[in-house]
Amino acid sequence: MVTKQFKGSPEDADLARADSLAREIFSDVANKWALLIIEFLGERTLRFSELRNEIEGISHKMLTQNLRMLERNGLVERRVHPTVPPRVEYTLTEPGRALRETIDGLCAWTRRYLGDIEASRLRFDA
Amino acid sequence: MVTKQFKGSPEDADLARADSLAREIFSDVANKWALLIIEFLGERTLRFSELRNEIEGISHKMLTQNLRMLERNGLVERRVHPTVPPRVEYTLTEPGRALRETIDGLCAWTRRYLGDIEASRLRFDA
DNA sequence: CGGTATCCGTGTGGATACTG
DNA sequence: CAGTATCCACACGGATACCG
Repeated sequence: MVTKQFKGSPEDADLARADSLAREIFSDVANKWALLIIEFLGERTLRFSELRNEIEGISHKMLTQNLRMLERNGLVERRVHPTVPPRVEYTLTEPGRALRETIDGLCAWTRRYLGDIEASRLRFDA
Repeated sequence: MVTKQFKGSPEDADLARADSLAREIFSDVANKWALLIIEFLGERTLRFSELRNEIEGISHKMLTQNLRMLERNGLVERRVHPTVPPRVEYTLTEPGRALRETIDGLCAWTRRYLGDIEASRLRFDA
């Protein structure tokens, strides 16, 4: 487990550090918008406005904010073309593409169990 | 893609419904606490208080709230033993265990790219 | 012990407006 | 077009208290 806890023993200090970092990354990545951005980018390169249009319901603010975060973590690459009007393109990096594969798994899971989940909800709500 | 958008054409109505449901499930599941609960449950059966102790930093409220949500979606099973004091145990269902496998992928990804991400952050913050 | 309800601060995210 | 800043509502989540 990434998120295992390490008690105070000195030799585990760096492991504890790695763990808290892992938690941080986990929190960054395990959020709706970040996952959707990565999923939509896929193998393509998209402009800011294209992402904005494709990801239904995302606000200007959330898009920039999450893109910045993903860039900081090295999951997307941001390329600025110095033209007027400006043109900014986003592409997944290698780590980003690797992450995308696990997200694909999540999407496949959702499709696979869609019916079961809907049924379970109806049962529960009664 | 789960989250593909369907324009108004009538024959796509049910696909659009399935898609909006998929989004909903995606939002439920793509959140820090839900993912951590599922990961910690693993193959084990745990009591409420055990989960509370193992998942560092989760509040009583968040735990119940997320467990209720996961139960509603049929991802965990809740068993109540009518004793005093009460004993409530949680176990992953089959869909829950399937989901856990994709989350394992996410954890593995985090471990794999921990160093790269840390390096990227340092570069970015300068 | 586990669950629910209430209170309440704050962080998140939308809308808007302005810059390069 | 893309990004930043400001304002502000409201939903989220923590603390606390009480019930079965």
